[in-house]
Amino acid sequence: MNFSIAEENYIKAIWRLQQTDSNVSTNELSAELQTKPASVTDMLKRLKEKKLLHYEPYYGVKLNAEGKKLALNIVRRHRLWEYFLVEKLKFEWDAVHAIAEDLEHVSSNELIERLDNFLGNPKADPHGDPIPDSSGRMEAASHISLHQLKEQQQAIVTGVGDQSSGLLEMLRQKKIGIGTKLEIKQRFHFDGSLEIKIRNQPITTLSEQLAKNIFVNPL
Amino acid sequence: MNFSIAEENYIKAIWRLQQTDSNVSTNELSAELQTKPASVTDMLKRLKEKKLLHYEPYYGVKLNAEGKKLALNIVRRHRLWEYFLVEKLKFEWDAVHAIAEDLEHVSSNELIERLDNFLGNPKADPHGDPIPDSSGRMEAASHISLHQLKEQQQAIVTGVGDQSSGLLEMLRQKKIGIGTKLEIKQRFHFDGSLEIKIRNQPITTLSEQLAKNIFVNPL
DNA sequence: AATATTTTTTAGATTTGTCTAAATTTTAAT
DNA sequence: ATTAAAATTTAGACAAATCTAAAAAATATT
Repeated sequence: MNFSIAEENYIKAIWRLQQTDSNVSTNELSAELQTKPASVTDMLKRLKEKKLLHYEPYYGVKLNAEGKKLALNIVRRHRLWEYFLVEKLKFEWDAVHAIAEDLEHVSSNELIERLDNFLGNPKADPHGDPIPDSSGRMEAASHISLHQLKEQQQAIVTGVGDQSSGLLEMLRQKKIGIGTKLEIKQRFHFDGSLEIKIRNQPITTLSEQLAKNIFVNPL
Repeated sequence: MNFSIAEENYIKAIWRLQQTDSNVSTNELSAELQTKPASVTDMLKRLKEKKLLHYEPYYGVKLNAEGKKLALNIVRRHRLWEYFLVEKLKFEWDAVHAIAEDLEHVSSNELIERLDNFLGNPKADPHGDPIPDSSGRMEAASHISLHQLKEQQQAIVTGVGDQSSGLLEMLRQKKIGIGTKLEIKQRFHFDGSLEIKIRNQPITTLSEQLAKNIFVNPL
């Protein structure tokens, strides 16, 4: 089966929202997709027709097995292209999301398998998000945030909360990227901020909000 | 300005047909694009509105400077992606056209400039068709076909007549590709066929039709 | 030059994906 | 348990890109 760009974007958005909330509402979706609730209702009816999801009027939506498979395929395409853009074309990691949004809809399976091999079968994209394999399996991403660590604890950055250019720009300025090793020096309980040390860098302070958007593997 | 996929496909088709026939008719276009003449008329009106071409009802169509610029940009994107698919992803040259038809519509300029650099600024795609630079300039393709050469003459293959899988499959089987050096051994005037020799290959016979679709630089 | 044929355009319909405004249903508040 | 508020759906409209059938214009034929 072949799906339109609009349909793929809905499936991807539902999948993303399902991660935190297994049942997705019309309003959440319309906010995520920058469209009106009425348009969402229309599309959900079409996607139900195409047997990609469970949808009961007024009671939200949930992908079925077929829908999840498609979603993971789109996510796979998106993340492989992001990896390509950063590793091969030398884009900054905060510049690739929009371009990958377009490339992900080129849906030749052979293209994606060859791209995957060309890139050396990467396990995660430049933001640390895991890349599903061709059958939809992927490693679980770390959900431990910097904010949860204790003083003196060391960790390696494995992911970020989202792809907003605001967050990524800030991380670049603070010299924090995927794979960066750091240590918590001090916690301030007043505002939840942290002082951290990265080798060869001066100690720097991170706000609570920022620390919550940096995911790590503790050492 | 940003254009839809359908609009880009019309502009590209008009550009292609203009190469042999400076004024393009509605019927030619509908055949090229596999659509009905009535649909072509509708789209030509829209593209005229957008100031990409000259169009007079009943008298055909012609790209203006703006339209040509866009066409060359699309052709550039298409040919760079074809080069990428063959050189980096190791596709066969007869398999890349359809995928490049999709990729060419991802229209980030920065993406294309970086792709061009990553590929080493190639001058021609895998079929020997020249790749326009970012301002639309490109080398003229050779229009001398094998069929025009005399006996004993040597030449290097620089291009092929089209991207049909039939032609490309045949060339692969005969071990003829871009850059192949060959020599005309004998011409048969009865049916226009040629016998040619490629180093390390047995002598082989090419039909007139095939020979006319192989472009060369004589040595 | 008149007629037949081909090409092209117009008119009106269809599909996809969107919108606004109004109606309906669910949820929250009194 | 009513009523008020919020969320969701329905109804009807619109733009893009296509189609079919009919009308109009250009070209070819006798």
